[in-house]
Amino acid sequence: MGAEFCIDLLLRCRNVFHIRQVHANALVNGTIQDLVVANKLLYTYAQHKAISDACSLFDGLTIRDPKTWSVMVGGFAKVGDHASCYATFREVLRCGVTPDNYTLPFVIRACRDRKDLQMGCVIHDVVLKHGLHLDHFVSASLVDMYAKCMVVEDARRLFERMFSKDLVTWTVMIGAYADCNAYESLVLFDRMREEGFVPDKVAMVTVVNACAKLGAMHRARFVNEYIVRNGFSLDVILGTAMIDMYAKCGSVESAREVFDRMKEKNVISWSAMIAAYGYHGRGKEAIDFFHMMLNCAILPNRITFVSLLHACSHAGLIEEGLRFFNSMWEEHAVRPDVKHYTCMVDLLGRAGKLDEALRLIEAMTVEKDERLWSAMLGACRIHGNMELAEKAANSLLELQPQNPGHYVLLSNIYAKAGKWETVAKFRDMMTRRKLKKVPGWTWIEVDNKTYQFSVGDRSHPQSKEIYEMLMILIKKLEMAGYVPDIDFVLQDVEEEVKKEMLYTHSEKLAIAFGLIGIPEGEPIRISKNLRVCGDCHTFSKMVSAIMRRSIIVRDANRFHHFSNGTCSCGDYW
DNA sequence: GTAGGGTTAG
Repeated sequence: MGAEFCIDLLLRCRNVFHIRQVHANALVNGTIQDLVVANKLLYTYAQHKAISDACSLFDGLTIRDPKTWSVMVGGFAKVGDHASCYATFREVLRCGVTPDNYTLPFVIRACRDRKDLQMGCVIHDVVLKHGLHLDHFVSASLVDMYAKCMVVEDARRLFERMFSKDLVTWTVMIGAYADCNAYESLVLFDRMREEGFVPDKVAMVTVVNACAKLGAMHRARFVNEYIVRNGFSLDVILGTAMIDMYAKCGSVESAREVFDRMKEKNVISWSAMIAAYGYHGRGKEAIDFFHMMLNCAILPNRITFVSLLHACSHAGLIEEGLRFFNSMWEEHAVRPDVKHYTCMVDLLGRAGKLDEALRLIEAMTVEKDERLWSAMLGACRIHGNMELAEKAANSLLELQPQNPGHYVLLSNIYAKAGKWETVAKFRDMMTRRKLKKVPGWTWIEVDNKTYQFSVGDRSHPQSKEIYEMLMILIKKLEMAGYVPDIDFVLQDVEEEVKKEMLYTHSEKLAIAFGLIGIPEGEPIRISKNLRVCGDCHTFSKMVSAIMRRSIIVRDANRFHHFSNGTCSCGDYW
């Protein structure tokens, strides 16, 4: 068997068994001595994720060239064995082999998958040292790595410096902004098309995802039209992304339409739809959907259960939630992890069953994280249980002493209880630890335009009218006998605390924006960024009562529909 | 032989 014939056979291998046969023949007739053959064998093993076969072949090789090394580095990255990927790359450097433009993207991909920015920067130095930053694939991988490590501006700088951008790099950059800022990803999508790039399906999925993250319904409809007009078929990934987009933009009906149109559906599509009902407080429908899914012989996974439990929690379906939680391991072989416990703490906590929630936390054997304690703290806040709030808060600060958000939340809880000395203590602690809360920001869609703003913002051309309207609104609220919590809090606090508390005004601003240009009968739609400090719920309820307008608030992926002072989403606060 | 896509907990 000659080398050429051997390579031809490898090209036609359909499984690991076939590759092993070719490998055995190559050993018998000595073709394995040909490095081209050995490399091709290694590569084929790696393609089939047969990394242990690749390893034993690699270990037995007496000669290796740069390609041999790159295939191994890539093979480890492909199967997610990042430690071996790093180790092999270090070996490359140690042996004095010059890393090439094939090897580097693999190592950079490993850094990306581990979100290992530190290692990513080290590799970037290696890239520069060897002058490989001009290589298209290397630089595209670096952009992606920086983006996924959440240092988007670094990714952007690199992206802007690239000589030739292609569809892939544009897509990476659009996706990068989808995770952090907001409208920039859609701006980039427009710019990409202006520069003559025709988006493919992967690019469209990325844009759909960006609309979902932004909750931008106007853009969502546009993107949907674009997809239809350009004849993109609704495969399982694009379809699922669109379900999620419509759900997060506030229309569970449109999400369901997409779901019904999809020919192929898998556990991810079903879970996305269950989550969609959950955000919207439609717990019963989420449960019905879960049963439909089981009837279609689709096996639920961890995420399905997170979505389902969240749906129960959000709709106050306590019995059902407990039943699903208890059945997940016994009936569906899905072991509860910290996320499922967090849902349960939220479910029990909101219902006032704080002791039960605490017992659950104490009994759990999986590692506790800050979001679990945040759920507990949130429940304590609703029910005014200071004793348990302190316990939750201490665990929270122990886990994340550097997170300014926790200090702010805590001082707000103490402020509400009138414990000003403790408020001051936490403020001092923040100052001493040099922690500063990043101001929150909010956005809103009015008449198909999007406005983004933060506290004290005067960038809007109608800013003067908005502030006037805001004052009228506050006066109306006062006259109607409503005193927003924040104003009560502001009475006796120090200047610095007052400043922090004023973040909540962004919510008032959102409402003021909403009052301009929305036709009668149309709901006022507010998307609220997760990081905005404060609670928009009380305020929205009051405004909807006074203005006799319905309001939809999106708050951390939950939707709250208010009408005449009542929150109809089923959530109870 | 190298790069980009979907679901989840406060």
